[in-house]
Amino acid sequence: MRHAFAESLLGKAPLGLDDVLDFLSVIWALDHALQRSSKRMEATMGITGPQRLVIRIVGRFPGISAGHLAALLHVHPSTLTGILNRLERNGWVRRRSDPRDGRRSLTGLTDKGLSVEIETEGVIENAIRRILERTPREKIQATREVLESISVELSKAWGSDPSESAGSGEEPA
Amino acid sequence: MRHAFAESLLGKAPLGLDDVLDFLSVIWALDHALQRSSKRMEATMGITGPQRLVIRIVGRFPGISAGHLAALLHVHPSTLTGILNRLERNGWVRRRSDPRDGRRSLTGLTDKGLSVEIETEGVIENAIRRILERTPREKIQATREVLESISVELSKAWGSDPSESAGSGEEPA
DNA sequence: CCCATGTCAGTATCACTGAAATAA
DNA sequence: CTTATTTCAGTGGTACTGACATGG
Repeated sequence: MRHAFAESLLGKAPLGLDDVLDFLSVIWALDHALQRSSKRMEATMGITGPQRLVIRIVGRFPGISAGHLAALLHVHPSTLTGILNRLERNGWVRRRSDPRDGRRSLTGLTDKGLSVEIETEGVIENAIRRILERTPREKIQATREVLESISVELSKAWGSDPSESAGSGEEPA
Repeated sequence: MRHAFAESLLGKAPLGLDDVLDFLSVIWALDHALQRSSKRMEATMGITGPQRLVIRIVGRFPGISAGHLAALLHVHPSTLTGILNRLERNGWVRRRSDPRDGRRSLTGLTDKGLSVEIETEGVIENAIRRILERTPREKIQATREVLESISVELSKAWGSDPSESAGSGEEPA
């Protein structure tokens, strides 16, 4: 349970790497693994991890607005613009403006995007599924709680989410 | 406990978002929180999360080689080159070539880099510390195991780590 | 006029691939 | 000559800030 990265280098547990740094390296390792998988997905199936998540969410909430999407993903609206541009350019989604509020941009899946919704799972989703299948519920629950705590703690340091908008009562669907 | 992102939008638990997608969103949320913190650190203290992690590791293993560092971080050597270039440009680390093996580049901290080592904790480290302090050991342990499983599972899909090198017996210190 | 929504321009890090330079 | 180590060039995605256009 200790000093994972030092062990991988020296093959033994050395020095007094404190627990914070040790746990931190586990988290960054996960982060790197995610980035790598995302990059690989882009090369093999033409879609990144975040892009696929957006497609899945749009599948659940057809016609969702950009602001709502940004809030769900906890990203800045301008970041979402970039992601949606790439998704639209490659034909996964289609945007139109809200007839009832011209400022809003509503996003829906194209046929190509729908096919992804149904189709075989993405690499990352498969990995998660395998983990969930073989791990006791309590353990997953504990993990979820810790991860959410970390996210909250990280966000608390400076203001809240990057997207402080889209708070209206309008349901996306 | 379920459908975290849908709840945040609608204020109630709707639809049948499957567990995989739900857990996935928790993981991406953590990822985003990390990226955001890293960005913020860059603005306020002139150093990103990964950069700080590199400084901490170099602090533990003075004179570590680039290959070893890349292996510890699970990144491609060329990725590390970029990180080290930025660290060196801003005066955190210094590189010199190994007198015993001219191919190797050894990295050490400058005085400025050492000060970070001692000095107050980075934002991310503080967040982790607070979580570790208030969470039972078993729960942290469970989290660590699950996270490591995910990293392994993600890496298994395609070959192993990006850095398949630096495997020699030479200790970095 | 003021606020909300979304996009655009500009900038930076990270991460890769593939090629090249240098040394063992 | 072959292999190992690292860097470099080029590409692309994510994420921000700050400005802007447009609509309510």
